[in-house]
Amino acid sequence: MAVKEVPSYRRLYEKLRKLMEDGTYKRGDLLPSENELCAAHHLTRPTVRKALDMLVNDGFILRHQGLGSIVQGQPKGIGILSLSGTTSAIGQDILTTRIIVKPNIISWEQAFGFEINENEKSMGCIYMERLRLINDRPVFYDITMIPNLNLPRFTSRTFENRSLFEILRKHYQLEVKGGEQKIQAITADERIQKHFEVRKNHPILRIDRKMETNRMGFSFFSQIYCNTSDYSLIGRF
Amino acid sequence: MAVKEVPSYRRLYEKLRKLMEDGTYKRGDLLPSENELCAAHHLTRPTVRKALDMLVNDGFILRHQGLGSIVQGQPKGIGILSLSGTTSAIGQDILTTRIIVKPNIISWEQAFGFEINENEKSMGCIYMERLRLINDRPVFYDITMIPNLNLPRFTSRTFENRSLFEILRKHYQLEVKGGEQKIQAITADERIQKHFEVRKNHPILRIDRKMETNRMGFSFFSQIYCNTSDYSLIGRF
DNA sequence: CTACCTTACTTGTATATACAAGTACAAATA
DNA sequence: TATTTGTACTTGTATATACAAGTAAGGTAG
Repeated sequence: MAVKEVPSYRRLYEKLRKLMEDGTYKRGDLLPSENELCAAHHLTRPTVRKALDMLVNDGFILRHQGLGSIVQGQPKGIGILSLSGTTSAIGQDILTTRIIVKPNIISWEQAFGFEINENEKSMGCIYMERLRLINDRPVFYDITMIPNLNLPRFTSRTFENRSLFEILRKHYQLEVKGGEQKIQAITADERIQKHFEVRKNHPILRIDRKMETNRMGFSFFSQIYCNTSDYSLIGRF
Repeated sequence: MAVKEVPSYRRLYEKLRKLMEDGTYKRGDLLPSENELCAAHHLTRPTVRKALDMLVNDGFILRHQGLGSIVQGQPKGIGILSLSGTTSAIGQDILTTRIIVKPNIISWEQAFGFEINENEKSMGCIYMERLRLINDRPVFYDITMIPNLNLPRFTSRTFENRSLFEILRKHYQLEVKGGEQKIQAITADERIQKHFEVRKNHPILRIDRKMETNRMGFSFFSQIYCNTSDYSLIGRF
């Protein structure tokens, strides 16, 4: 299979993003001006601006006419939900993943309230459950359902340390571009009580998500339960 | 004060957006092609593409090379949170607002965990509490805190039926461009129990938000409590 | 009838260019 | 000294153009 060439505006986006994530550019810093970026990367202004526009959309920078591109702190998360501790900041904390139900193929029963089409229904569904822990305390419990359309060897892959998004992107050229979500506060039922080791009536955040990808008509679904008593979900909008 | 001219890509964006919102273009329809839009509005492709890019970012359309721009259903909400009933769809339902604490000027005590700078602190804070009801049942309870920087006559305005965002935009040229948020599931304390008429231990969604505006360095803060037992928060990401 | 190819149309990427408008700072002015 | 002006630099808007690449549909050869 031919490797799709990465467009140059995307390369610049990734480059600048990495520099901000690794702390080379800190919050409040100014990025090099558009003209400087043009010269440094042998690109023209529209191309550079496209990369910067993407960084604005993702919340990495703010731009001001006459001033420049101002580096922001936390970016807005696409897909991956960021966490912030009520006391400590995450980062030093140890994040682990425990597979509750290994990926296996079942038939579609539901998709958390989202519609699925006939094609997806006939192909079956890859089902998995994971528990994510911070410092050995469970914080996320999620159920993921993926239509079984041409994803060879998927069920035998390991999902321990690598993110699902990364595997889909690297091995199947599937990128999550956005989606739909429903958010609710609920009280823990028996199953959730067991997973999170909490008492009855403990408040839990529940998010149902439909993830849309770059492959036309290919979506997958996930239901996330989150114990927010020690960590809040944070993000930009 | 001179009225700022609206750029043409934004005019086109608003126009297309309106056509989708009022149902002229329905879910699954194709928008006119870029070249057709160019001809119809006397613009060039880069300008038209900018408007379409914005519609993609807001979740109104998906685009596919070789095919066209496909109209989507619900858009993603900036600032205003959309609701979806578990049984009925919202729309026929009656939405009302009840002012619990009228806008008044107090001193800053907190900003829901977000930082405020010295300038904002010295100017005082406009404080208000509102309750929003659907079919006479309370669903949202929110506290808003706005730095009192040059907002003449703000405390005497009415917030009954008009949205805060609309008033800020129309009268003070303040547009919310994005922000930061923290989401948690909590159980109702006494005050919330009273407002929502729910029992002890009822799960409530709590969102703390910092809203950033087009005026540099001007942000305001809001804390939203939401009873999600009948309505989920929905949105695109 | 089926499989392949061509063609016309679509969006994607990229360059080159021009002027408008906002910001910061230094120089000139009152 | 305090204020205004000018200037250089920044991002914002817009046009014109070219070619690449994906999609759908119709024609053609087998």
